[in-house]
Amino acid sequence: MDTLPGVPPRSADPHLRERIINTAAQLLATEGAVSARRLARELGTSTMVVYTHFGGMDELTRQVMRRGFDDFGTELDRGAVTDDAVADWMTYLWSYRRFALREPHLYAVMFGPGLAAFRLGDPADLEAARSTFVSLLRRIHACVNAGRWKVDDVTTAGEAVWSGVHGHTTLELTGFFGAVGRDPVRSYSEILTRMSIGLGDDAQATARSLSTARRRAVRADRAEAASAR
Amino acid sequence: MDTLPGVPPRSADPHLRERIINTAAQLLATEGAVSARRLARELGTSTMVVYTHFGGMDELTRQVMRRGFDDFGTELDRGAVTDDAVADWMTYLWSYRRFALREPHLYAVMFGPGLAAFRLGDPADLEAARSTFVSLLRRIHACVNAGRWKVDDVTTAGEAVWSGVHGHTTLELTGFFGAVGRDPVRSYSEILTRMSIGLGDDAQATARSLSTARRRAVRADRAEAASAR
DNA sequence: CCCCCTCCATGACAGTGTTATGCATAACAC
DNA sequence: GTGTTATGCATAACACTGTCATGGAGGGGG
Repeated sequence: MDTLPGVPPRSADPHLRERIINTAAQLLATEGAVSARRLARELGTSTMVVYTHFGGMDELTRQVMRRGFDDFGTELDRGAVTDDAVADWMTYLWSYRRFALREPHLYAVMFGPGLAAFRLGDPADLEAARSTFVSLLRRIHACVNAGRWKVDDVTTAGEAVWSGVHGHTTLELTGFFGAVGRDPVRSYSEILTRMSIGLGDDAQATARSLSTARRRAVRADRAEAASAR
Repeated sequence: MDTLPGVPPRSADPHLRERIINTAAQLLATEGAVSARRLARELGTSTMVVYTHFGGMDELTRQVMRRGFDDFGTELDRGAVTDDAVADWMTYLWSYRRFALREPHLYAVMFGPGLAAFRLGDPADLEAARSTFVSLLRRIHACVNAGRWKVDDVTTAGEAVWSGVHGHTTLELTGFFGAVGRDPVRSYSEILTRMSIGLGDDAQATARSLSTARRRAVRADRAEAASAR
C-alpha cells in the first residue's frame, strides 16, 4: 500500500491505462459497482490515477461501456446465417438475452443512464453503440428479403424489436419473473413470436423458426456453462 | 433552519409522515433526486425524521413508489371502455407513455431497481405494483372477447406487451430517440401495431384502432398541457 | 408530581467523487 | 555529467451521501 521511501514508485506503467479499464470491468462484473477507492485498492495505486488517465469516473465508465459494446457486438454477430432468416433473427435475440444475463451489471450500465452519456460523448462511442443496432437491422432485412416479413421501414421495425427485447431484459434483470413465479423464457418466446407474426410471417412458420432458434440457444447455453466450469 | 432555544421544537406533527412522503415525491419530480439532507432542509427538520418514521431512505423511497403505483393505476384506469377493444388497449398504453414522460424520475424509480426492492417488500406493496398489470390484462381480455385477438395465455401476452412498452419508455427517457433523430411516436405506434397484429388482429382493423387511439392520445396530451398552464 | 417514553436535533462515522499541493522520477537540453 | 522541465502519482483535504449514537425537550400515564 504505502511505498517505503527510496523505493521507486512504479515508473510510469505504459499499460496502466488498460489495467484500469480491465480492473474496473472486472469489479463491475463481480461486485456490481466500482468506486475510485475500491479500484485504487485493487490496483495498488491511489485514486489519482483515474483522474490523470480519464479525468474522472464518468469517462472511465464510458470506456468500460465502449469495451462492453464491442464485446456485445462481436458476440451477437457470431450467429450463423442460414436459409431460415427468422430463426437467425431469433438466435440473434437469444444471444442478446444470454449476454445480458451473463453480464447484468455491464448491461445495466450500457443501456441504463449510460446511453444518455453517450449522447454527449464523441461520435466514436455513439458509433460503437449503434453498430450493434445496425447488426440487428441486417437480420431484419434478411427476413424481409426471404419473403417472410413485410416491412416498409426497417429502422422503425428494429426499434420496436429492440424495445421488446430490451424491456424484457431489464425486467428479468430486476428479478421480476422470479418474484412473481413466471417463466422468463416463455415470456421472451412470446415476444419473438408475436413480433414475427406482427411483422408479416405465417404463424406456423414462426413456430418452426422458434423451435430451431430455441434449440440453438439451449446448445449455446450449455456450451457457455461448460466453458465457465 | 436552527430553532432558537426556548422555542417549542414543533410538537409531534401528526401529518409529518405524509409531509415527508409528499416532499420526497416533489423533490424527486423537480430535482430528479432526493437526499436525506436535502429533504430535511426542505422540511425544516433534521435528517433524523427519516429514520424515526421510515428507518432509512430505502423505506421512504418505497413509500414514494407505492404512491406512484397508486397514481399510475388510477390514471391508467381512467380510459373509457368502448366497442373498439383494441383502441381501448392502445389508449391505455398511450396513457402509460404519457405518465412516464410526465414523471420520468418517478417512473425510473418505480420500474428500475425499485422493482427488485418490491420483491422483498411486504405483499401490500407487491400488490400495488401488480394491480396496474392486472389492469392491462383486463384490456387484453377485452380484445380476446371481442374476437380481435386469439390468445391462449393472457398473462404471457401481457408480459410481452409490457416488455415492449416498458422497453420503449426507458429508451425514450434516456433520450435515445432525440439523440439519433428518430420519432418516438412512430416507434411506439409500430410496437402497438405489430403486437396487435401478432396477437391475431387484422392489419386494417389494427390501423383503424391505432388512428382512434392516437386521436384520443393527442387530445389527452393537449388537455394535460392546458391544465399544466 | 414524577417518571417514562416518544420524537427529533446535534454531531459524528464511513463511504462516495473530486482536486490542490507537492514530490520523485523520467525525459530532455547543453 | 549537470541543470531544467515535464509527467505521474501519493497525500490530504473538501463537499457530498446514508446512517446512527447520544442526549435533551415535551407529552402522557401512574
